[in-house]
Order: sequence, then structure tokens, then C-alpha cells
Amino acid sequence: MAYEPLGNASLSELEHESLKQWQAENLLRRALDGTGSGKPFVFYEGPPTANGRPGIHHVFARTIKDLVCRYHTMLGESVTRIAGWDTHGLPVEIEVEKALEINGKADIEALGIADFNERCKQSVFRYKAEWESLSERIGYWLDYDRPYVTYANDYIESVWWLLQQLAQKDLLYEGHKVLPYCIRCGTSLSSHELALGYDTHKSPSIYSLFRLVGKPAEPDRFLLVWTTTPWTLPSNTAIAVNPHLTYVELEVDGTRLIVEQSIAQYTAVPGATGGKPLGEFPVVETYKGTDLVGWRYQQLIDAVKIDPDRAFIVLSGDFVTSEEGTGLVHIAPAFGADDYQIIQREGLAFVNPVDTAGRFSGTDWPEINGLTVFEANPVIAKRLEDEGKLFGRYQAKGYEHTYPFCWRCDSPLIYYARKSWFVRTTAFKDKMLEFNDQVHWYPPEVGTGRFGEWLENNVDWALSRDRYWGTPLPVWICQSDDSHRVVVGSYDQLADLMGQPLPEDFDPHRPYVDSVALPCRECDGTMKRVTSVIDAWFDSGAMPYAQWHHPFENQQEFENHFPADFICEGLDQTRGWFYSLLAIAAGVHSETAYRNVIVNGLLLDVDGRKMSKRWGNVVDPVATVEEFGADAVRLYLLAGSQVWLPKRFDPKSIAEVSLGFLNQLRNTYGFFSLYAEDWEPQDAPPVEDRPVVDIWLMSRLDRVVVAVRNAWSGYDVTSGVRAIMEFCDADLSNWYVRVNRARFWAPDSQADRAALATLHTALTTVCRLLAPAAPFLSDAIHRRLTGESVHLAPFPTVEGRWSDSLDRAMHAVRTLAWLARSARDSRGLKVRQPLAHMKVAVPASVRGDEFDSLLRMLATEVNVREITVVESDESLVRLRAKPNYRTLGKVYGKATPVAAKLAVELTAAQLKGLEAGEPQTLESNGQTYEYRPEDVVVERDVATDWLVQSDGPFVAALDQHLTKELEQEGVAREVVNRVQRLRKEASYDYDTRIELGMSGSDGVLAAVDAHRTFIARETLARRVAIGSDLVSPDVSETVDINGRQVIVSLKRHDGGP
RNA sequence: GGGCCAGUAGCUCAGUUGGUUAGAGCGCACGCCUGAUAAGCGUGAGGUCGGAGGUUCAACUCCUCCCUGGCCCA
Repeated sequence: MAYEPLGNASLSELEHESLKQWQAENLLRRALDGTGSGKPFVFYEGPPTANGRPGIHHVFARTIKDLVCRYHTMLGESVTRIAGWDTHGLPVEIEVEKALEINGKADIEALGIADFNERCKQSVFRYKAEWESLSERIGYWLDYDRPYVTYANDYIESVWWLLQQLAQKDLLYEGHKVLPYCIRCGTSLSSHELALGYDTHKSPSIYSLFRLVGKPAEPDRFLLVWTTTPWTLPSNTAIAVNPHLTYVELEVDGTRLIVEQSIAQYTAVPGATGGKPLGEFPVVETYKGTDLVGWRYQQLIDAVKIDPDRAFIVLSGDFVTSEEGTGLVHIAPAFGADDYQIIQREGLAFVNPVDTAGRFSGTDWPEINGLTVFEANPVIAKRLEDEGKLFGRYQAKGYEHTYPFCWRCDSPLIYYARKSWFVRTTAFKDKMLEFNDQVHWYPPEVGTGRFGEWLENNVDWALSRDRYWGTPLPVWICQSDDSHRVVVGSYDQLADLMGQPLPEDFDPHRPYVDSVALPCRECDGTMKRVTSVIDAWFDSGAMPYAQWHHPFENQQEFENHFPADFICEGLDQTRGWFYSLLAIAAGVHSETAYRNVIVNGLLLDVDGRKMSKRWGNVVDPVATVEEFGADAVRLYLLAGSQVWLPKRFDPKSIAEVSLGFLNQLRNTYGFFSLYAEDWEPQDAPPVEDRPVVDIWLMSRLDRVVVAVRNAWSGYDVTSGVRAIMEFCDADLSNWYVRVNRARFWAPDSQADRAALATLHTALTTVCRLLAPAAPFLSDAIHRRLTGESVHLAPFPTVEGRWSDSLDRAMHAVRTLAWLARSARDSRGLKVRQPLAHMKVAVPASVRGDEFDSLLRMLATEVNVREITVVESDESLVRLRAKPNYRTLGKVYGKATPVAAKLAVELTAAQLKGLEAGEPQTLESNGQTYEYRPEDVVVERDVATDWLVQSDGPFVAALDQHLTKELEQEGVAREVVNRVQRLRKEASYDYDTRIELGMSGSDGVLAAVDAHRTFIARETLARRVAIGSDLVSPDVSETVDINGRQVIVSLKRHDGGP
């Protein structure tokens, strides 16, 4: 047999065969080389961190990436798909800390940075093998020959160069900033890291009393201040009020309290006032916010030395709201962004009694020295209570809100003023916005909304990390004068500054680079490197340059591969890679880093919950792929819903969405291979010489090609996949193959050459369309059809064969076929029972030669002898007007319902006129209404004793009268059906010749006799014995034919064909 | 608290610039077909289109508010 069947192997087994074959053939390399001279299509792979197992969501993003890249490869473009690994950063350090069972910076430094970093480097590729094998298993084609690795010396040199570029434009600076800070990891987090770790948290809640001093101090009055961070109270230097709000002084149980007016109405402080809202106490005085500004108060906790001349004063702050708290906000400049800003503005004192490990140190209060801020909370509350400065009760978990946590170690973060290095992104915010406008986002609202909003509110990029395993910040500072600084942009420059060549085994990482001391060029001091490393997001955002070691080599390659035509990552990368790519491009370069982005949505579990290790609802990608096959998983992910919508991942529905489709495609190929035998593509007759149904299929195929190309060129992956699946199911399998089965099955002659050619073309084209989405089965079938891999084939092009009139004609035929089946169903008339006559009505636009030429096929499909296409004036059909509101509405506006109702009065003659394209008019209440052909759809009702079903203008009417002759033919078909079942029971091949014997009911035997030739042909019976049983048959059975019993026996015919 | 997205049949999803009786697949029920057969097809049941208002001759579609879920931000 020329066309190898797919056999009984599971999809997954077939895929393993393909994988072996691809590897042996080095197919990826051949596909890339084959298009090497094509137009470049640049794809950037967002580098995964290879220190964790890949998850099912990685399969999702990788499937989309793969589809787009394969599609462009098949278009003949030269597609860049270089693999990359993100190797630096805290996640790696955390893994190593866990493995070593150590915790925190002190432990790391005790171990030694050299040792620690070496372990980090080793751990990076721990899961690399798993990533690569999963990627390969799902058919994700990536060029692993020359991956970029962010810890490589060349890579780091490019990153240094970028930083130097920023510094030269005065875009790199050291500053103080209050940042979210993890006391466990000992590092501040960038805002995009912060985004990864918000969760609900129960914080303390405490109300404290600040005693006013100075002019308005008599009698004793207190400012009531609420905070969720009691540990910041010893560092209090000011209190802020909103100048536009109104404040009231209340007499509460003999104490005067000042709070904001509206808050007082509903605020009842737990443990105070017996649960009564403050607003129920008498108001002694009312103030504007501005009245309070400048008032002074006594230090709340005398534990930290603060110059009273530069502190303890009420300030004006617009950020104060009447939404929560008391309308008076405690200011601790070291522990809040707003706090720091307002203190800077007012020139007030800055204190920070908390060290980098989050512990109090150097205060005048020995009890809290050495406690972490979280441990200090209750101690501070206790002291306030003892000193009578606590209002109500301290609640350790009194306030639930969303709170930032460290995205890796899950510790609650604090806000903490740190010395830090920044990229001055605010200086080129407009450029980033401009670049963003040039990016095509899919879906667009991510770009304009989510990402655009984020850029609008951009703050400077906190770049430095006080950690170990990362690209070292290449800044050296003079020990004698810290204004003498140099930002090193290359290894040559470093050697030059050192005055000696770098060692052979130079490692730019810590701790080696830390020991590089440079003579200061501005004085005779010595320069040392700052100890920071940089944010790993900067590493990954540098990949367009660093993957080519730009600007040190590969200049041409770099230029050819900038910017990316396409990137694709999850929605969670909005503040991650999408940002770092764009920010570096805007800061250093003059062009956006990417042009098209597909943002894929999150994968949720069956119940719509986020997948998380904690929930134990994580889907194992390897097991899932092995169970269903990579193609099925890929199609499910692509076709289930638009890729940017959050998707509930339900393994069960993989079977529903894609397994059925793949099996159907497999069966369709199986059908072809069963009958094709020695047929060769060169035996194909010209398309125009084939039957109309073949030309129709070619027309449909053209349309699908257009649809898929449009969708995928526009990055709508889902619609393209759906269009292919729809075609295979509805057009190819369930119509073309179904109605043409007889042309293939021809044991006594040859299968129809044209039918084989048409099916071969359709299958080949489908495989090529499908290859980017389902690369395995499409390749297996394509190879069997053509002898070549689908992945070296071009993407199908439009052949110009589409025909509207032919599509309309076939649509009409299919509509009539299901109407006829439906009509039969209503009376239980089996399709096997032939009927004499069917009358059909179709819209005028359908009629014509093409429609007429399809009627024979329709007759066979619904098993009727004759079909008549009736005209509208036949008695069978009554015409009825159905108004088209859409067009009438445009003309009549408010009067539309009247005009629509009146249309019913159009006469049959008028309706025929409309069908002929002539406008008609009606009069009503002296008003003239004109109806154009498009204003009215002419419907047909059928009143007759025939079996009738209709759908709009389509009518099928079956003559249910059975003649004796029709009945006999029906019986003959029943007999054929029974014989076929017995053939199958006897396990005959489809072309086994038989002898057939029948005895029993005379009525059945008479029918068999009358249709002896037909039965013999259909069942491949070389001898038909009527009224006698065969001697020693292979199989013999009594069967029921329409209530009459006959014995049917079969025997293999030995006399040859 | 703010931004973005989603809410249509039991489940997964379509639904063009507002237009007539809101569709498909899966599942379910009942049939059909039986030379693609461990496949295939048809029919049916199943919907207050998240809720409430509004605009309009006409709202799943446009506007406002609200509810629920997801993501992001504060």
C-alpha cells in the first residue's frame, strides 16, 4: 500500500515517533536553514529562570510562541528563535539558601560569598534538563545551539555597557528612597517585584494620644492618631492633617481629643468609650485643617533622640484622607514614601533606629534594642498603655487589608529608607509612552490600559540590590572623596583603569570584582566598587543587546535582530520583562524593543482558582501531555478561548475540545489511505474537470486559507485554529467525505481519480495549515501523503478558486439535506427506504447550473428518486413577507413597526416582483410605503400532505407515498445492510468476494430477487442463492427485515474476483 | 479605594456597524447510519444573555449604577 496507515498507536505514541524522526533528521536546523535567506522575523524568547520546574502555564505561552514562529517560518521568513536563560537574582539565592538550610545574609557571609555564588551558578541549571525535555516534548522549537545566559561574562559586559550609557546621560544615580524592604532577605524590592506579592494581611491597629504643647495646650488636649505600624511610633517626627478637612475637639470621659469630623461620626475605638462612636461625645471646638498646622506636641515615646526644634509639629498633607484612621497621620520619615517626602519638603529631622536586619538598635530604650520591628509592636503598645498614651485597646491583628509580601520568601515587607541606585526612568517617561504607542498589543487594552497607566505613573527604577548572585553594579567610588566616581562600561576599560590586564579566568561576579581596587584619576585615593548587584529584570531586559554581546561584537547580527517583531508572555509580566525591555530601549536606544506582543492570560484550575503549590491544584504538564498528546493540549489551549482571557484548565475538556478533532482528522486520512492504493498526485485531473462538489471543496479550502492567514498575521491565534477545525469537521469530514464515499469504494474498478486528488489536496493543505498549531499529527499525515515533512513545506496560499455562487449552492443543498432528514424523522421513515419524489424551494439567488448539478448528489444523500425545484407560484408553496427591520429602520425610524406590520399585506404577485428585484408600494391611511427588495425577505409556507420541513426560504417536501416497487427496494437495502453486518462479523476484508444464501419470508425473497444485481454489487456476492441455504457457511443468522424473518448465510467465494 | 478584563444552555465558548425566533461543541435523552465502524449523523430538552435603571421604533449589543470572579495598582 502506497499510503501508510497511522495504525492503532495512540496520539502520544505517534508523537514520540515524530520526535525521534525530527531529531534524527535535525529538522529544526533544516527548517531554519531553509528560510535563512528570507525576510527576517525576530522573536525574543523571554528567558525562564531555570531554578524551578516548568508548569502548565509555560506550556501555554510556549505553544503560542511556537505557533507564531512556525507560521512565519512557513511563510518563508527567517525566524530568530534563540533560547535564553535568566540565571541571576534572588530566586536563585533563595533556592540555594533552602538547599543549604541557611537563612539570611549573615549566614551567607559566614559561608563566604565565593562559595555561595558558586553554588548559585551550579543550581541554575538544575532544572534545565527538565525545561528542555518538556519544551521538546510539546514541540516547542527553540534554537538551543547558542542560548544566551545572563551570568556569562560577555552578557554581563553588555549589561555594564548599557549602565554606562545610562550614566553618561545622567540617568543613573544614587539616592535615598523609601522602598518596600524584606528584612529576611535584607533587600529592597523594585515596584515590579512588589507586584508579585500582595496578599490580605491582618495588621496591628493602635490609637495613640499625642499631647499638645505650647499655646493651645490648656487644658490637656491630645491629637488622636491611628496606625497599623506601632514600631514606627518611636521614630515619629511629625503629624499630618489635610488642610481642607474639618476637625473637631471632643470631650471624651474628661479628656480632650482632636479628630477629623466625619470620621468621628462612625468611629468607635475598641476598648474605649464603651463602644460608642466618638461622634456621640460633645464637640467643644471645631477647626479647619489649616488651623492645626504649626501646632506642636510632645514626643510620644522618649526613646530616640530627636531635635525638638526640627520635629513634633503638625504639618499639612494633601494625601491625608477622611477614609480611615482619624484624619491625623503619624509621620515617620524613614518608613513611608509620603513621610519621607513631606519631611524633605519641611526640612525636618530624619531618624532611623532600625538596622538593615529590621532590628532596633542604638535607642535609649534597652528593652527594644535587638528586637525586630514585628517583635517590637506589642512592647511599644505596652509602654504606651503604661504611660497613658494608648487610647482603647491594642489589637495585634486588628486591621485586615492587602499588604505587600516578599514575592519569594513570603515575609511581610516594611517600607524602609535605603541608599539605592536608580535609573531615572521618569526622565524619559514620554519616550516610553511614545514607544508603547508603537507597540501592537494583543489584546489592545493591556497596552493602552494596564501598561499605559503604569507608564503614566512611572517612578524611577530602583536598580540596586544588596545581594550576592547578580550582575555587579559597575560603579567604583573613591574612598577619599566619594564624589569621584566611575561607571565601567567594558572589561577593557576596567583593565585600563587597573593598569594591568585582567586575569585569564576573570569573573565579574562577586566577590572577585569587589576586590578590584582602582587608583582614582582625580586624586590619589583608591576607588572601590559599591557592593550592590543589580535587579535581574535589568539583565533580562538587556537581552536584545547582550545576547549578541553588543556593542563589542556581532554588530550586524544585533542590527538585524532589533527590535523584535514578536514577543509573548503572561499578563504577570506587565511590570516585569515588558517593562524592562521597553525602559532600556527608551533609555539607551532610539527605537522600541518590540512591535507585537501577545499577552496570555492566567491558567486557573477547574474551579477558577489560581494554581498554586499551596493549594495543591497545580497541573503537571508532563503527565498531561503524555496522557492526551501534545497536539491535543496545544489545540485545547489555543482554541478553547482567546488566549488573553483567564482560562480554567480542565484536563477533561481537552478530550472534548481537541481529541475528537484530531481523531476525526486521523480517520479522514485513514479513509484516504484505505482507498488510494497506487494513486499518485500526478494522476490528478485538472480541478476544473472534476465534479462540482470537488470544485466546491477547493473553494472552501481557499476561504479557510484566507481566514487563517488573516487571523495569524494579525496575531489572533485562536480564530485561526478554530477556522481550521471548523473546516475539517463540517466541510471535509462530515460533508465531502460523507457524500462521496461511493466514489472511493470501488472494489470492482478504480477509486475515482478526481475524488482522491481532491481529498489528497484538502488533507495536505489542512496539514500545512495546522502545522504551526499541532505540529505532530500534521507532520505524521503530511509525510504519509507527500513523503516530506510538513515543517519544510510552505504555508498554503490562496489559489483563487473561491466562488460565492458555488458556496451558496452547496449551502442550499446541505440545508435541504438536513431538512429532508428532519422530515423523514418526523414519520420514522428510515433513510434506507427510497422515496419517489422530493420538491424543494430555494431563494432565487441560489438557483442556477451549479445548484442543478448538485441535485443528483442531494438525491442520493436523502435517498429519493427525483427532485423538483418548485417555483414560488406552485400550489405547494405560499409566499409570506418577512420584514427586514434593519433596512426598514434606516428609512422609517419610529414608523418601522408600522411599515413592518403592513408588509404582511404584500400580495403574492408583489412578493414575486420583489424577488425579481422590483420595488413595491402599499397604501395605508393615505400614506404610501415603498418596499425595496432588501426590505422584505420572502418566506415560503407549504401546505400539503407531503412531509415538509422548512427553514426560511428553504423548503423540502417529501412524497411519502410508497409504491410496491419502492418498498421492495427498501427491503433490498435492508438486506444489504444485514449482509454487511455479517461480513463484518465474519471479519472479511472490504474487498472479499462472497457467496450469499437466503431463505425464509417470501416477501423478502421476492424483493431480493427483484434487486439481485444491486445486492450482489453492494455486497460483493459472486453467487446469490435465493430460497436455499449454503452448505457449511462461514456465518449464518436469522435476521429481522421489517418484521419478517429470513436466514442469511455467507461464505467466502473462492473463484477469484 | 482606583484601573483593566470577564459574567450568554449543566460545562467550554461564538454572537459583525443596535434589527426579526440568541447559536455551536461537549454532556444528557431519543432516534438514525453501519464499506471511515473502538467512527459518523439527526432530533429534542435545556437561556429572565449577572442585576437594576436609562437611551431608542428596536438593546446580548450603547450609557449609568450595582453584584460576582480574575488580574493589576494604591
